[in-house]
Amino acid sequence: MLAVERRRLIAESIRSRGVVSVAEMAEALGTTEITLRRDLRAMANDGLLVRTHGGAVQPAGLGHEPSYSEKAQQAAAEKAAIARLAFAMIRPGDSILLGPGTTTFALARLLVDCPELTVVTNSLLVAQALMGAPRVEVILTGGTLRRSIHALVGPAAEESVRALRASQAFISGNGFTAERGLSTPSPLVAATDRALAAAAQQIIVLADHTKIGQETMCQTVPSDRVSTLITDSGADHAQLEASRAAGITVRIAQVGDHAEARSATA
Amino acid sequence: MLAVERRRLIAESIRSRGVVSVAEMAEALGTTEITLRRDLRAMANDGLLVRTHGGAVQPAGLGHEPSYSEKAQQAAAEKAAIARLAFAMIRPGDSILLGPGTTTFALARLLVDCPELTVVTNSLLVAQALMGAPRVEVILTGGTLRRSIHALVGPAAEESVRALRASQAFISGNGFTAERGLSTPSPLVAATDRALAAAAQQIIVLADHTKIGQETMCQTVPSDRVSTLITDSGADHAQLEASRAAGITVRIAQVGDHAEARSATA
DNA sequence: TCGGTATTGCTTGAATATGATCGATGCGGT
DNA sequence: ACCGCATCGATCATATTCAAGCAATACCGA
Repeated sequence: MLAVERRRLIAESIRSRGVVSVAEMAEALGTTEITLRRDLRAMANDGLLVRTHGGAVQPAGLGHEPSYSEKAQQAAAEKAAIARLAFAMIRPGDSILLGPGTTTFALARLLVDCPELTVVTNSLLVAQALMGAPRVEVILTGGTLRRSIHALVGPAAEESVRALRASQAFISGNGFTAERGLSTPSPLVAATDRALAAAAQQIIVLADHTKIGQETMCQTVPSDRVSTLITDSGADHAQLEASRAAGITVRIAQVGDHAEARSATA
Repeated sequence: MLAVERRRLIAESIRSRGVVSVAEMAEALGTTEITLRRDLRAMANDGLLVRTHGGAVQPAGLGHEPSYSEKAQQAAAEKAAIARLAFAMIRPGDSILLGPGTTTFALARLLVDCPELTVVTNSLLVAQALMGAPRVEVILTGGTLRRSIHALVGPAAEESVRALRASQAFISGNGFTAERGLSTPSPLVAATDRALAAAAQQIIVLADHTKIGQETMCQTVPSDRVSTLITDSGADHAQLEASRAAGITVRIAQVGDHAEARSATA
């Protein structure tokens, strides 16, 4: 049994069933678990699968579409920690803007007990999260439904925020660098994000470490408009330093205090 | 059984049924309740579900409010039948308006397989239902979230439909009489319904028999603007005759024929 | 044949997951 | 309001899994 042969069978098995178990696979291939583990480690290194305890699963994005709820799992603990820091910046009586994204969604979930608050958003998920917050006034922008991010975009969305002013806008995106600021892959989404940003005095960017240093196609908010960047401790230090040098307040969320969050998604 | 496998099954179960029970799930997965509880706690931490005593439920954002869905079960079969009749009036390529309400929601669910359609709505439930309809373009009005009906109301909502024109508007309400037309208890909701009605050439009222003959505070659409009334066979005949006399096309939905009516709305 | 390299298997100590028990807390019924 | 019951959380004990280091074997070229 050659190594390549073994790995081909592993790949095949994982593609057809989604998961493989170390013990099961070792039995099937007539080899030991040690070898299997080594194979899995190598393949995980190549991005062909992701290790879990006792086996491995298909990497998100290969088998089936990375559904929104699955994507929400990535770095969930970090996002929750970031949301908690953002939450601390909000005062009762404020009017705030919330953009689309899983991190702003996490923030919205923290707002349910907040008294006297007005939230403007183009994210259906945020609106849903605040459905159970009777003391929070929720205003949705209009617009065309963009399914991939559960949000409203397009000219109608931009028009509907034009008449609004808010103290703070909490915005996320797909990438953030000190040079180019916040960016996102879609021009439509970017235009809407820009409109949200234009309606706020302060812009707070929520971006977990996986986004720091990434650049995507469309700039939404330039660095000099960003007031505060909230990220987590895994972020690239050079980028954070450069951001600070550009006059951005950088805040680092610590995951620690909420214990077992990681286990599910690591 | 790998941990990831288990959690995927839990997520799947909660997505399909809305709730899971600890004991039941432990039995089904062949594991103990302790482990299930740990899984649920971790998943709740990631926002994939919300813990309750004895189990867990879908997080706000994927399912629907229990209170609302309870109400939706009243006369569910009739509403589904009404929705089917309304569905038959829609042609591919149309642009239609859908107001809030459980009946229009039932109609929205029928539209998921409809090709080439543009739907304008102020109902979050309708938007949610059409999330899985990639060929339907969904435009939400803006506005303030009104939790009791899961819809957007207020001046912003009215403003955002002012620039739009649609061939048909499907509108529901709390009461309908031949004399006063459609009515609803809330002035805010009424104003928004009026705005929707004003943007359509044809107005189709969807009202199950419990609403026929009822009058509530605010008139939304006068009888002479109503083109078609779709109701079910339990409706008061005198009212229907008077409506016909007023020039309204009255259509009666028959419950029996479609076996799957119930399952669609459950 | 010999030496070198790669692959494989085993062992050990640590990390993780799972299961069991017990006291505490919540819920529902009367 | 009370009590009984199910559920929950915490702690400990056990089993599984993991990673790293070491030894053995197979393979390969000189």
